[in-house]
Parts: sequence; C-alpha cells; structure tokens
Amino acid sequence: METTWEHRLRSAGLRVTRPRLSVLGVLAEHSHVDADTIATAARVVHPSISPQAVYGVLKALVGGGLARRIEPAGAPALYELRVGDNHHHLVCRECGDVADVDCAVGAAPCLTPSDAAGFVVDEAEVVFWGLCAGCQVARRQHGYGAGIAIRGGATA
Amino acid sequence: METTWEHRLRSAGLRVTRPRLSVLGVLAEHSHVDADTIATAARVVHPSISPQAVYGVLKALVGGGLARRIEPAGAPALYELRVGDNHHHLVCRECGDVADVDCAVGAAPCLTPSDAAGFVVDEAEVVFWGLCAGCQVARRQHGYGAGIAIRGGATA
DNA sequence: CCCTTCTCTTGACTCAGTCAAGACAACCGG
DNA sequence: CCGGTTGTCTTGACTGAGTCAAGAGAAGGG
Repeated sequence: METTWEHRLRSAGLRVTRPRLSVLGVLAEHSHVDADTIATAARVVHPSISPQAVYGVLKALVGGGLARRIEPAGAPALYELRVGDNHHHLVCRECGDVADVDCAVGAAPCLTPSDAAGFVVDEAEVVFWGLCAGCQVARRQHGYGAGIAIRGGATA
Repeated sequence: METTWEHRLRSAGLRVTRPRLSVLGVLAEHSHVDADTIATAARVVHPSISPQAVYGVLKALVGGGLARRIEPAGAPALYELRVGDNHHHLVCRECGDVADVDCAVGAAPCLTPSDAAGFVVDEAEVVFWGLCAGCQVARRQHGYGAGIAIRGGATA
C-alpha cells in the first residue's frame, strides 16, 4: 500500500521525495487535516521538514489530483485523499470536526442550479453545518439544552 | 426606504449610527461585497470611517440578522443583505463574481444529507463553481477554447 | 440634560498562506 | 556508476484578512 504512492506520484508527473511520502502517509491516517497538523505529524517521520515544504507538497498533490483541498468558512484549509468522487462534507460548528457525505442528490450531483444566471457550472460544493455527536452530548451535559447557537449569534 | 434601516437596526437591539447606515447603504447598492470594498465605498458618505469600524459594523449586522456573510474558498468574505431564505451562490473561478441562486432542491432544502453520521444539521451551504458569462466570452476571445482550468491545475 | 452603555477610533498583533533565492536531491542519459 | 539538468526543499522575509484591547466619543433612557 505504501509503494503505490510512488506510482501515483510518478503518473502525475511528480518526483518521489521524502517530504511527499511523509505527507501522503499523514493524509492516509487522518481523514481531514490542516497544513499545520500535517507538518507536525510529518515531522515524526521526517524531522527536518519545513512548513513551507508542506504547503508546497500539498499544492503539488492537489494539482496532481492526489489530494483535495476544502476550505470551511472560518477555518484553515483541510486536505483529504478521497478524490474523484465529488463528495460533500459535514462540519461541526463547535469543534470543527469534518465527516464525509456521499452526494445527496442523485449521482453526478447537484450540479444543476435552478437558474444558472449565464454561468457554466463545473462543480457543486456542499457543506452541511451542524453539531457532531460528541458536541451534542457536551452541550446537554453543560445544560445548554439541545439548541444550536447559530454562527454569529441571534436568529431574528 | 432609507428610514427602514433605522427600524431594522433598532428591532435587532442595535443603535443607529452613521457608520452602520453608511455600510447598509453600500450593501443595498452592491449585491456581494467584501469588507475592503465596503470601507472604500462607505468613505464617500462618511470619510472618517475606519476599517475596523467596518468589521465591527458587519459583525453586528450579521449577528443581528440584517446581513449574511459568505466565504468562498480562496477569497475574502463577502456580505449581502438577502437574509432569511437560505439561498445559494454561483461563484466565477475567473473573476470571483457571485450570483444568487434559489435553492435547487425543493423548499426547505438540501438540508438532508444521505447519511448524517450522527450530526444534527441546521444549515446546508451550497456553492456552484464555474465561469460567469463575461469570462466565458473572454476565454473564447483569447483562444482558450471552452475548457475550464480547474482550480489548482491538472485534472488527472 | 446627565449618565450609562454601546460603538467607534487608533494601533498593535495574529494567523494562514505566499514569494523569492539559493542549496539540494531526483531522475535521465551516457 | 557518474555527471548534468531540472524540479523540489530550506530559509527567511513578507502580505492580506481579520482580531484584540484601551480609551475617546456618541446614542438614547431617565
């Protein structure tokens, strides 16, 4: 399973290097990680790796189609290896945890807005906001009831 | 129509101030604007307004339900006055232009992922990425064909 | 009109990410 | 197996968007 990365890198026209393999290793273990966490985790295997190298590697991986970048509002970008299917994400408002969801609407998906206003659409990005299971429990234990504090406060 | 802002501010529990009215004025004229553009435009009417004041005002407006904040990946946050309906957005990859779209899936919308993984979902955010009409024309004139360069480069 | 409280100004600061120059290592060819 | 080319990594300075905090200044209730 480890050796496959070499092939994948090469067939994307990328050289096989230690930093890249380290980053891929980290991505394989954590499903949605930010650049900083990747850097920290990669340093276990490759201590001299610099933050900028991580940014560079991630850009290369995304460009080569080996990784996907998502940017939930108000949080640093996250990277994942699941590529090719245009799946979507559940994001927890409390802890920022992210889970994958398969496309809710049919197969090739939700790619059809009701009125495209002259746009040629090539991707539909869906983010479901809510509370993850763990944070629901925490809320209840702290006596906040089941309500969700909508981002930014009041709800008219 | 101008005086309505006073009511809206007050009923959200916010004081009526010159900076707030200026910002609301700008938002009423531009459909999707970033904080910096708002500051510049507001300065026409209220020259002494500071960037931080704009951030503060916008946070207050969003908190009070008078404005909505959207954060397209890779671009500064945008603000709009259209609130209450959970509509979605078309974003142009080329020029960053944004257009509104009514919810594509039924009424209360797309709020149901196929598998919620234990999350309690309270909002579904949809962003359609593509090329706006203007940029399609520009592409063709420069001889790039009709293809869309996917963000970040290659497409496997 | 005064007082309380919220809001604005000013200015320092954080965080995520980019840019650039040079050292270094991966791969191709011999 | 070795050298040269070119892509990649390291180091370090920098940008841009937004936050935090202290104090001056208004908004609006009494």
